[in-house]
Amino acid sequence: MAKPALPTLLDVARAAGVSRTTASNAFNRPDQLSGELRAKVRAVAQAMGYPGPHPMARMLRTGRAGAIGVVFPDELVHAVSDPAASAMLQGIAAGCDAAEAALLLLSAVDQAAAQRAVAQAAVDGFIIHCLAAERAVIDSVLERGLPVVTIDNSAVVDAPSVTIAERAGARLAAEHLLRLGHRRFAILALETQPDDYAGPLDAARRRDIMYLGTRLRLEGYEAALAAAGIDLGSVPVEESFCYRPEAAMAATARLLTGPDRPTALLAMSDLLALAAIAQARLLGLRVPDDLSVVGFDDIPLAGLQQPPLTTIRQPLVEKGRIAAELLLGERAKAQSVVLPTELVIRGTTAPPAA
Amino acid sequence: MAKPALPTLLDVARAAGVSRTTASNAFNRPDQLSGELRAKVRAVAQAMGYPGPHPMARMLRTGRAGAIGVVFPDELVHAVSDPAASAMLQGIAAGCDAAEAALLLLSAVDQAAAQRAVAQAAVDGFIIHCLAAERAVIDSVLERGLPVVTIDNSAVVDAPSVTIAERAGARLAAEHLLRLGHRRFAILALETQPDDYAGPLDAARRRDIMYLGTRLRLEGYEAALAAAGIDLGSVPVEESFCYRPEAAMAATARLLTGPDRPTALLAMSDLLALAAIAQARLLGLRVPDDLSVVGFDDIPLAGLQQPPLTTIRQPLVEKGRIAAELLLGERAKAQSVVLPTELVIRGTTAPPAA
DNA sequence: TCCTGCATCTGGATCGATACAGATGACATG
DNA sequence: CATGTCATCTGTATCGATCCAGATGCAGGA
Repeated sequence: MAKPALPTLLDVARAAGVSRTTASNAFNRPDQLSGELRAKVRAVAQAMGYPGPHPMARMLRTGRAGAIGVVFPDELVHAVSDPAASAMLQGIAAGCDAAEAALLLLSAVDQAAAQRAVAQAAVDGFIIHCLAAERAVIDSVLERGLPVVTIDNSAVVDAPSVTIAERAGARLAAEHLLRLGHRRFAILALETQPDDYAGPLDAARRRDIMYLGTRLRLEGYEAALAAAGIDLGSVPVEESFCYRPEAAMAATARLLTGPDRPTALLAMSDLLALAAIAQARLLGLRVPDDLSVVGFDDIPLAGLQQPPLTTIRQPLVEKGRIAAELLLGERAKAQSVVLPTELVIRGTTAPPAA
Repeated sequence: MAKPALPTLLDVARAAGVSRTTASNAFNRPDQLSGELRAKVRAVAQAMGYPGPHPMARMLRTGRAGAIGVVFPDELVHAVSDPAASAMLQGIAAGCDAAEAALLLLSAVDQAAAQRAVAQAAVDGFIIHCLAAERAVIDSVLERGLPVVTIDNSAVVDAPSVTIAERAGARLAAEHLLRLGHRRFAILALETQPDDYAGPLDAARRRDIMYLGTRLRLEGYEAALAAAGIDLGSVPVEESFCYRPEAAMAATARLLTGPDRPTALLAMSDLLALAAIAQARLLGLRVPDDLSVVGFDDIPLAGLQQPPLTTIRQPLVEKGRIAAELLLGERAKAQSVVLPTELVIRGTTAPPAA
């Protein structure tokens, strides 16, 4: 059963007794031929099993791919399982839908493979999400010479970017806890480098934080604490990742079992916060009575927890949508868009126990 | 600042003083030319800002797109935010990585747009996930004449499929609760039709359940209950969707507030189960003391809940990976693969209160 | 009658690459 | 010295469509 070669537009044209151009117009420009002829051509095409104009041929000729590529730092695995990343992806998808573009997902976990994938992608532009360390992949993207928009990563490439008020958001979180009267803090940080390290954030690691979001949130927390006269030396910082809850739980355990247990925990993401709360419970601590926790992101799950999570909201979906619109030219070009963050007070924060 | 036309392979060849073919080989077939010449050509290309072989032209010539399309029923929004769907997507991504293929996401929510997108997609094959109602989209996919694999939906198209032992899994869930001594049950069902209905599953809706998974899980539950002598007339069934927790919570409220409150709840997905547990708590019920709950899927979140969720595990990631492998021919062709389901007993089930 | 405008249809050039068969020269072999 | 082999490089045909300029026929106006 050899697969019979699919008919082409030329075959259709011949069978219908018209020119190639007319057959093409029957599919793409109804106004260029009479309704009757159009109907006839399409009927002939249908009867022959013509699958419609060949996408690759059309792309080559028109120069438009009708798709955009989204490059993620981690494995796609995490891209889709992290609610914050997936909310952003939703936004990108929404922006694409509006422009009738498809979405090509590319992961940068294996840099060599990613570079090949980027070079081969049939797209009209790229969105780069949160890459910093994967310089080679970024360069591959730039080499394509296509439009690029970055998300959460304004510094890396000279291209329009969409970011959020990271530092201001982090400040809000810390200030909220300070207002409640807390004085003993701990910080549960996101990754600083792509090396799968989990543990205390020492001076060396603190010096080169590759992920901008991590750096800015930390700065925001510490600025607020310092302004309130808290000795930063007394604030332990543990680094872990949000896609491995066990790591975050272990980090939380380290933060909560020393002497002078903190009464307030600043978590750089909601997933970290949730893992931390789970760990706190295991240690017999009540949230928020014994420990207040503030997350970051406001993922959909955050409000459904028991108790619901106090957190810093960032417009995740919006972020993706705006990036797509910037890329697809549906929005006036701006060199960069900064979206606001906002404190959402729910049930995981309270004044410290007396 | 008119965009300068990007150089082509021909330009590179001329600049390097070689033929087009040799220039092409410098990029694709290192063994076809001397190392020196290859280095020289690539250096010239680099210097000219040549972005590498044009993907669309290459695709047209080679007939390979290096990507597969995944068609989802709902908005991409749900595809990526539903942990079960995203785990499956992970699997697909893993299978693609292995074959160096990219992933094109297509949503079928607007059927006309989806048909256009399918017709235009530069892919080597399609994975259809869980489509049933969107017949027009399925037909568009089939018209492309490309390889197709379906997931969770063996009946719809004559193509290789990957499914799980839905009915057997559902039986396990019900039998587990029966063994614990429960006699008063309620069922929280997934959607039966793509009409956004939430409410009791009446006879009419029960008659045409379009989503196969929903149908089979219901059959499994009821078969086990009937076999244990439970009067199915006494088992209320509420339909809702997993991507809208409020709906599932409202449905749970209806199930739990009548007379003869059930002591055991069979939820067709983990997200439904989590929403149900949240609602039960709001009603002042303790889980598992006052109400036992069994989910379905075993999403990563399930084990991290407090208490951790008893559920039916299905190999979500595996499912996606196998589908990708079937499609990409990395696995011997089989007409269909059925994956096992398994009961995972955690903390949300217990004997009914005396 | 001739010209103009409009709707409809056609032919050739083109997008940018790869496949394939064949040319070239160096070198070893009988 | 003729021949065969090998590595290296070239030229042409081709993938399947769209673009663009022009051909055709017909109706209406001067």
